Amino acid sequence: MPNNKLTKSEEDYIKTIFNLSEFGNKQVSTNSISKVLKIEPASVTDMVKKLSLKKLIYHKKYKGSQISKSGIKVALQIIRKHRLWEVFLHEKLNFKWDKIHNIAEELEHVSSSKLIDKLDDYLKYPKIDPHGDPIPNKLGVIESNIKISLSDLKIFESGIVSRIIKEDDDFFKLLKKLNIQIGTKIKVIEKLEFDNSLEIIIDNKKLLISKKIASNIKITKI
Amino acid sequence: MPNNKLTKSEEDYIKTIFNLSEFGNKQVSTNSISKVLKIEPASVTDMVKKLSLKKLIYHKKYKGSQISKSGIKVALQIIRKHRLWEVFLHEKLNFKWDKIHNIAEELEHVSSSKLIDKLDDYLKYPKIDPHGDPIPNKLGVIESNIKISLSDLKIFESGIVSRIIKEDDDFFKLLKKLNIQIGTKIKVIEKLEFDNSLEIIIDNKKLLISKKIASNIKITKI
DNA sequence: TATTAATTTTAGGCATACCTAAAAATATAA
DNA sequence: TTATATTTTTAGGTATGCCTAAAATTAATA
Repeated sequence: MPNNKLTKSEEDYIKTIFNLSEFGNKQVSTNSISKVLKIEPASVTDMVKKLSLKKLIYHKKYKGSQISKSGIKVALQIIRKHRLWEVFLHEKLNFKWDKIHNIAEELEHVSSSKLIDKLDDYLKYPKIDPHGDPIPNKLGVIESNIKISLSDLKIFESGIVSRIIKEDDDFFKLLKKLNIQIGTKIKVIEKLEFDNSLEIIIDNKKLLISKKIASNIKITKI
Repeated sequence: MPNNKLTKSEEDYIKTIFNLSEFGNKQVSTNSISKVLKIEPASVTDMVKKLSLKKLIYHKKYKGSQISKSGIKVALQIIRKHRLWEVFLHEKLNFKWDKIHNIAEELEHVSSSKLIDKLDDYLKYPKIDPHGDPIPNKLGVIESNIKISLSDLKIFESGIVSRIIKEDDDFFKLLKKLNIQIGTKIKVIEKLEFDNSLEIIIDNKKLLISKKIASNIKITKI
């Protein structure tokens, strides 16, 4: 159990390792952390050792890192903060949904847990953030909901966009151009053998999107 | 004009130097900064040199520091953030007024100025924070004749009596006996825990007045 | 399987922002 | 006005969190 307050850097690493680990199940490579955080692998090794000493992750030389129980607990609290602030920015301050991520990156490191609980109450305990991501509650519990990747949808099936996986400004812009956002209804009408692209219908208009784009969009089947 | 984003530490120093300088007029000693920030004088000297290079303050060896025009500008923006967050914490999240300061100390360092302008709008452009301190606007301008209740004045702050709320002969008589009238200068030197009475100074004479009396007197902070 | 490529770690450095101890400058008091 | 006290600065050191370059290990390929 982590007694000491973590630094902003440590929190960023824990969040990243958690996100890459698929709920703590996968080993995470030093290189993958390096790429996400845009920090050189050598520096990642340093930090990974430090987090290992604090028992937030397990790390074996050359074998990657695995997040621990207490690491997951920490990560979920950071994610909770991030997503609650996103709700606040979007709903109360009227920020567009594609502008909130970077500001929330800063706000998530404000330490007071009393603050975040009061914010949660003020926002009436939202279950998902403006990107459709679920918000862990005070205890770190995430309410499960059935979402699948758009790329896993079969031909002639439809769904509602419920979550954008890749949190990246460029990707957000691309989606905006394609008129895809949380809540958008999408129907798949063709899956191309050649490169696994999907032909989809949005607002009665046909368009083609790559497998990569589709796999970064989670939908709720309808 | 400061191009580069300042660190949290730099911001803390600038804010402190501004607060100690009485609106930029006074030289600020290294020791006084040291005491406020609880950082050793030697370390203060280091930082003061750095801020001097950035033209946020003027510093002459052994002679103290004076905040510059651009330093004042920076300080006012930090103070604006701090006080707007205090309003938010108090009014929206229902924090007690004595719990908000420490949280606002963290929030004031969140960089986005777009965020603070939207927050300002959301809070309907408040003029004072929950402690009665004036909030600089977007341009750093503090509205000078903000009237607050004498009971909201903080210890060691001063004001000029500008309005008597209770229009009642007995109350007027009482004020006359206390030598309080429109234009009287009052300084608060103590706030009693026990019954919220105020010890004040008028014409170099100390006297004690009840919370009820104080809350019926509006003053202009000086 | 041997060689090459990629990943990861070690080693040594750097900037920030702090520290202590001692020297320098200034202020105070006898 | 000299001695003492206080303030401020300099000099050298530390932890954090990053860096580059090179070495160690693991993975891929010929």
